[in-house]
Amino acid sequence: MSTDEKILKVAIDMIAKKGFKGATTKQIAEKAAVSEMTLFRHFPNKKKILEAAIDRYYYSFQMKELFEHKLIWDLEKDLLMIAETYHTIMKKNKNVIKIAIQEGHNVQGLNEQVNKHPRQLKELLIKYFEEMKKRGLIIDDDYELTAMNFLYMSYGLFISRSFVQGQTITTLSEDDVIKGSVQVFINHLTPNEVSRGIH
Amino acid sequence: MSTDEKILKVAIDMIAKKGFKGATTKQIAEKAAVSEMTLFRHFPNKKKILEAAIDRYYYSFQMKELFEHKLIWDLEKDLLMIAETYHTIMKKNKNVIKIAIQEGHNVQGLNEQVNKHPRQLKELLIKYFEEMKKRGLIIDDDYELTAMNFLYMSYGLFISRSFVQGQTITTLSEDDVIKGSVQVFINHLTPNEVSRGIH
DNA sequence: GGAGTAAGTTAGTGAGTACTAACAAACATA
DNA sequence: TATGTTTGTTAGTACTCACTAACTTACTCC
Repeated sequence: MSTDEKILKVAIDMIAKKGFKGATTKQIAEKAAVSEMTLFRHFPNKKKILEAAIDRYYYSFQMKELFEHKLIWDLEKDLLMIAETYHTIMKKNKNVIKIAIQEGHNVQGLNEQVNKHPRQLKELLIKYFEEMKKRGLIIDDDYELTAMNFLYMSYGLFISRSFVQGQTITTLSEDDVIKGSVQVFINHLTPNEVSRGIH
Repeated sequence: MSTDEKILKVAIDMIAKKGFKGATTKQIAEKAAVSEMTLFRHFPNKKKILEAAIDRYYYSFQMKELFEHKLIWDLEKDLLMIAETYHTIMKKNKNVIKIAIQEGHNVQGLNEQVNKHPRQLKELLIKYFEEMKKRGLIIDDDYELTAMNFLYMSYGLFISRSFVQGQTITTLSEDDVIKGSVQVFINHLTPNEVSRGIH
């Protein structure tokens, strides 16, 4: 791992954990096993370290391409796949998302950046629902509303598991909760007893 | 407003916004319109200010008492009322919740404190569902799972609206989203077409 | 009016923090 | 061997921050 990368890796972790002010350049250098001087030789100042770290550790995905060939028009399997993909993306970007929550107003464009995935996902879900409707596989509904609720549900789970420590609220596993959430939406979107009695 | 209260009010707002390190005693004093000296005459140190502020501005509720006489065993109305109450509580405690997310590990017992409401609400929901089942008004289900998903949905909505700034993801109003989320769970929990066709 | 209390003012201390200057050591490459 | 590049070390600067000491001012209650 190059010196740059060592520094950025430690920086993103530490800033996510302690905040921008709380993570000192001395500590970052120490934990990255370089001298503080080296750190400032690689980056002009602390702020630029954060910006470079976000740049390096924010993984961007194009939902459309990501899902294009994976949707099989089976509500349960598709929603499950979407939810799981959502969590994979969010976890990859966990540190940047945490930083956006606590430092968003201090970093130009960070909030916009972090909102891109949810927005894309919302659009994808709406289009997916519309197509499913066309195929007669789900009922008519306010798809934006349903998409948002699906997202909020996933988001709540993600935040709760990632950022709220201490005694947990439930012992249910993440996988079980995701599966459960998908079931809720299946029952909501599926006409009559087609899906009833499964659980 | 007493001097103590002026200080604590500004402190909780500013620490929630800028983090513990980011909010300086000088700024707090300034915004509270007292001298910094006065601030230290009222509180021995900065940490104690935060602790006192949390103490003062964390509103604790007993779910059981809160809901005892309000439940009318109509799934839609009850869930709506529960969701709305949830949001009212969370908003009241918004600052403390934000601080818990970013400073939880630095304040003894804060995470536990903040988790109390969700845990209580989970238990309440489970009991509510069980009673509704007894009355033959909802189907059999994994009620803990359903309760958690209802909570995660509400939590996601709350966090998204409260802490994530920047261009919004949807233009739907909070009320509409809440109503929508309740509909999702009604369709999930209600046997067959009883509730179908409403929306 | 006098005593007690809360607040302001000013000046300062000591510690930490971002960041720099200057020089030396290690290493790779030609 | 010579040279350029990267890193470490040491010492230091300028600044901010939490927190204090000492004195003064304003207000209240008797």
